[in-house]
Amino acid sequence: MELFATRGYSSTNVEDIAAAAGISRRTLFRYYPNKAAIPWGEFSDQIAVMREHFVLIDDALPLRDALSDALVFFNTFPAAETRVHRARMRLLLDEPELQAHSVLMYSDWRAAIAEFVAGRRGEATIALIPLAVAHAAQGIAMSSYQAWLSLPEDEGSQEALHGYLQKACEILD
Amino acid sequence: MELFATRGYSSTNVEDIAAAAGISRRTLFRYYPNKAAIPWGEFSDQIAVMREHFVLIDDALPLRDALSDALVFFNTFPAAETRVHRARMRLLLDEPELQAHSVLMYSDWRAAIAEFVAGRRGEATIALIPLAVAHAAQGIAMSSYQAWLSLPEDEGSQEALHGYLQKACEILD
DNA sequence: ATCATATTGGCACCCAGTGCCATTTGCAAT
DNA sequence: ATTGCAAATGGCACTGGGTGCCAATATGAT
Repeated sequence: MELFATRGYSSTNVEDIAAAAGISRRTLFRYYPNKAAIPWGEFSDQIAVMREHFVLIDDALPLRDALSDALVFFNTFPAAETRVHRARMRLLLDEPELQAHSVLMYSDWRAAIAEFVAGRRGEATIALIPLAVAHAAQGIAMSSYQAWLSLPEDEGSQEALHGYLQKACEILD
Repeated sequence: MELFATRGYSSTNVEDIAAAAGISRRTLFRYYPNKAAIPWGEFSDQIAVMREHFVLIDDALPLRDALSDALVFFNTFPAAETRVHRARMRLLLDEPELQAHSVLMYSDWRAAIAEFVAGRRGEATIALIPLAVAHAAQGIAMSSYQAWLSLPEDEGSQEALHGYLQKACEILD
């Protein structure tokens, strides 16, 4: 992340990253499937946490509110990490190659959402509406982050992000 | 598209594509910014058509219905092209690298949607809700295609696709 | 026919990603 | 401590996408 922050993503090559990490290029590619996966970090591990959260949600809570809660929950982090988080997300949203990979990175995340929606509606996970809602949820997250990142650094609190997420969820029926 | 259909996307290299097109590798990259752009073809040209369509939409039509109409309109094509269109879309949705690039390819398309939504709401194009709706619209399109492509070939009529698009639009408020 | 201009192609290069294999490391069990 | 084995690592060579540079070729107006 330091290298990306100073030199930019595209002009930092994997060899330099490996050197900075004290490992060989070959070994780096055993831990990360590709360069784009590096700034995403432990993202995929977080998905299991979101799945656990879904189990606890009250069945009486309307779908839209349940999703709003899940999005807020998933995007909650220690306040001290706000700056780092913003830097990472800015990188992920600004760099075209990383933006492109987001759809793959969010794949399992969307599957978790689709599963929840499908459960609520008594449909298959790969049915039209669960898939569409999952995609929309990703869109809600991405546009909320875009709005959040355009805020000046000192106004970009976690609460502000949560506000955007809840607001954007209102586009759902 | 023939090469991709027979050998698959990833195991077709650009050199072979250039040779099949009767041009050099170097020249091919002057017409397409990258390999992924090749199967997308003239997609970006179609966006202007959608923009023109938005101008004609009745202001009294609720936003959701207007978007539904626009999606159906945008995904209308000569019936004779159905098979080819399905083959192309299957490629675009199945191949991870192409899936990843879809978010970049759809970028201008989403901008057109966001513009329309922003106009309706009297907001900026880059405001939260227009962006979120644009993202959601892309999700609606992609999941509709996924459902449509899982239909057996002889049931994959254009009307079926339109039905999915309209149905998926119901997730919007 | 001539000349300016745009298009093309060849070449060399950078970089991401991978298969293969030798080397090193970590960790038992004795 | 030593041996032995499996896992992790690193080096190397190779494939393939993408680009800068420059020479060669085509195009089209006069």
